[in-house]
Amino acid sequence: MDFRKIPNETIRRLPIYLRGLKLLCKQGINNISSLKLGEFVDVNSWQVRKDFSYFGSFGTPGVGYDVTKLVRRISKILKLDVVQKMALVGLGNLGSAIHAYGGFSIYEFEIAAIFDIDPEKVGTKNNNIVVENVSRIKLLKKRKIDLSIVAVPSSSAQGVVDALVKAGVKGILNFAPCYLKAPKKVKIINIDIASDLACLPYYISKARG
Amino acid sequence: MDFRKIPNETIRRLPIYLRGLKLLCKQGINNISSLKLGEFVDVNSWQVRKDFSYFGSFGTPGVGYDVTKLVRRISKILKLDVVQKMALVGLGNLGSAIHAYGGFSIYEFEIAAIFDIDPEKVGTKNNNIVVENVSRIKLLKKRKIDLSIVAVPSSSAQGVVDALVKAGVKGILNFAPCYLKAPKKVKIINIDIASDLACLPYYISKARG
DNA sequence: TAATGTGAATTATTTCACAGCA
DNA sequence: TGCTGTGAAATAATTCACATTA
Repeated sequence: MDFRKIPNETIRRLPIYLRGLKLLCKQGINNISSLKLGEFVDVNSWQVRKDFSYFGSFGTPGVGYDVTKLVRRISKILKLDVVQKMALVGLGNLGSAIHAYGGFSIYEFEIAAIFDIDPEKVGTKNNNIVVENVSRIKLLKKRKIDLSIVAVPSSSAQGVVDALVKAGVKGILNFAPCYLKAPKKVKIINIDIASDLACLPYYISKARG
Repeated sequence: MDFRKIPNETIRRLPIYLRGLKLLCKQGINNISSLKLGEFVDVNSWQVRKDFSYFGSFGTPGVGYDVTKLVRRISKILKLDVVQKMALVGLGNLGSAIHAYGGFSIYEFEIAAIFDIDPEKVGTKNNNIVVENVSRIKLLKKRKIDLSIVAVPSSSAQGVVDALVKAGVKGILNFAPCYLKAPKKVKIINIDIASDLACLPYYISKARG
């Protein structure tokens, strides 16, 4: 066990391991070595072992890791051992795609509320969830939802974040391509699709020349 | 000027600077200091200067940076000074959202081809682009398109990537939450929405306790 | 004077190599 | 014997501090 600060990069890899392990579990694989798991998710075996070592001893020397046990331990570390309710703000193209996206369920996330500003959308049902006006974001505290996905245009993103912060939201996954101010206690993770894409031509020109 | 290897993180920040600078340009701001630019995009001023220094001298001591000049230089570094044509594979929820997303245009990207496997979609027009069957991916080489966005389910992602690689595609932005094999010369950037989200509960529990 | 550009110091992360255990 | 767990070494990235320049 290692009580030094846990690297951010290690945290970022834990969900990758978790997904891989859940898949292996479904395939009926009960035991796996760091080498095999690493191959499965494209991480070096020593990186896998080092990552796990920050949280204690997970495996058995000479044998490997018990897949089910590992799933449980990583889920616990990431607080994904209980269903995490989220609010989705913005039901445009991207918001709708996110709502329809099935990839969140393996981590026990559940979209429990949807907000939009468009009166045409407010009141309609989507996957059994009634779309609410953004003015109702302030009620999130009472509903014990402290995670939110922001899928609104850049121009309205800061306003939405301010409302979410006021409503006691502690974690935000932001898709708007802009910097958002929030108190330090609120964790914002930005997904900036266009900027990620914008790196590609640089790398492929390197490969060519 | 510094001929050491340019950090990956520097490359990842260049599109952020570029977007900020283009916005400032529109606001009629012609000159900016590393401090102000940094505040605008949430990067430290010394980080801004260090990032630029890898590519030479961009500014004027005591004065700052010429915004237009900087836009041109960063665009050139990232190879975004010419329109980059892309193919989009997968016109499901996410693919449609990506197609409708306006955020790519500031970087001069253009979706020039769309592929799907669904016969209902093939042949329909989307934003003036006719959806083609995935079997036609192999023709991309002739059409000089060497960038692609993959927005298909994990189960078909590797097959699509294999086809793209065969067609001479050099860069891929992948949304499928899985590891994809490809030759080293092909650059794959993965956007793993669910895994990014899966880190949030860990961080917010830290903030609480 | 006000800001850039950059070596040097610090911090973070990855990689290695191997002791130790089942 | 085979694989884990982990200090130590190597590498990468960030931060600092300041000489330099318009």
